[in-house]
Amino acid sequence: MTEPPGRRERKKAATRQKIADTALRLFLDRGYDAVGIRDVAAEADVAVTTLFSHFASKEALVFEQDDNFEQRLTQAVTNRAPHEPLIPALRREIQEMVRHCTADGTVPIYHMIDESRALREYEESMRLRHAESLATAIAADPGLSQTTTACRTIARFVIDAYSLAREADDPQAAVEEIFQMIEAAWEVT
Amino acid sequence: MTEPPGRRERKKAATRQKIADTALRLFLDRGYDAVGIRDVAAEADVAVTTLFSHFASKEALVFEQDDNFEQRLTQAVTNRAPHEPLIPALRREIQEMVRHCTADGTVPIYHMIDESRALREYEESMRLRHAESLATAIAADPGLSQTTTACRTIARFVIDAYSLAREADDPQAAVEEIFQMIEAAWEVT
DNA sequence: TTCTAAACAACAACCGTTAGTGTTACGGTC
DNA sequence: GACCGTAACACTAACGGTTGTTGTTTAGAA
Repeated sequence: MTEPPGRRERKKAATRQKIADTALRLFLDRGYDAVGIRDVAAEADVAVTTLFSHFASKEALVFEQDDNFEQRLTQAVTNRAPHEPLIPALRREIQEMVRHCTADGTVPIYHMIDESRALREYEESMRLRHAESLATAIAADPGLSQTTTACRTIARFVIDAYSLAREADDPQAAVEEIFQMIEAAWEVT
Repeated sequence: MTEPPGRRERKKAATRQKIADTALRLFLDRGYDAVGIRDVAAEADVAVTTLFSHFASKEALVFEQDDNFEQRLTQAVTNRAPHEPLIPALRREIQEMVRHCTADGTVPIYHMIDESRALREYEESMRLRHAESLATAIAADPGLSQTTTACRTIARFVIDAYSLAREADDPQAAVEEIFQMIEAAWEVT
């Protein structure tokens, strides 16, 4: 995975990386809203259309690595130990994610996200997609027999836990508190 | 409230109404994405800048009357009968709202919203604001003594209930099902 | 009446995004 | 090694939402 053959793909990946790095640097430097797409393209020495062939939108430049968020959640469901209850597995994963994005070094990025209205909305709509995937994964678990609505509800709640905890004074404690509520909600189904 | 003195304010309100009506008509007619701001302004016989002095964005044209959504939720909390439990009051209100937006005559608008990505995202970010207001209202209730996190969590869950139920096959039943989960979540706090 | 502030209009511009049109350079094939 | 298909990239120009600027009208207050 660290050795992709083919000069072409390496060049492509390099271009993509250069764009992402340049964008993040400029954004953190001057502020997300103060930096235009044309600025990023010029600084990365690519055409605007090239930039958009690598990233679907300006916001996507920021959430570049965050694509595994979705995977991690669904895998927390599908790859959990046999007979391990659902909610604790999800709680562990969310706890981990919250810890990561409140860790040193990552903070400035999330601070920038909270600053910009556009980024907050983009992240939220990303979360909705993640919730749908998670709901599907939960519904597909053969050991569970909840209704579709219940699965989708719990998935939403779990996603909520992440975003609420991130904004709380003590994120770790907030995750615990919210997951107690989620646990209770899950048990009545 | 139906008799605002001052010709000026009446004219202003009339202009605003005319813009909103024209916009909704064009949107339902040709589709939201197929109608541009300039089209709406021309058809309503106002300048583009005038339109934007009345509405903050294109999406806001669609959610014109929906501003009472927020009020209704907070009032369901603050104006409920003494000693009436919180969750059933909210359940009733959400049930009512879901019934309203799945009723004949209102359906086309919500259908249009579901069609457009921009509108869906806008509505979702509106919901986040509503959740914050609701959380504040819940936290302000002297009869309750939950933590801030718990209040914000429940508020989110209630908002989730609304959007999840609207997408369900049987919206009314979905509200009941989700609120059983919310009730359980609330009781552990 | 006269003054003031708000509503409104016209124009131009900015920004994110996309379409259209080529040009280059890599990868596989003979 | 010559050849071809294709994917990456560039350039221009535009579109649609939004904002700033500037100036004009008009309603209410003095």
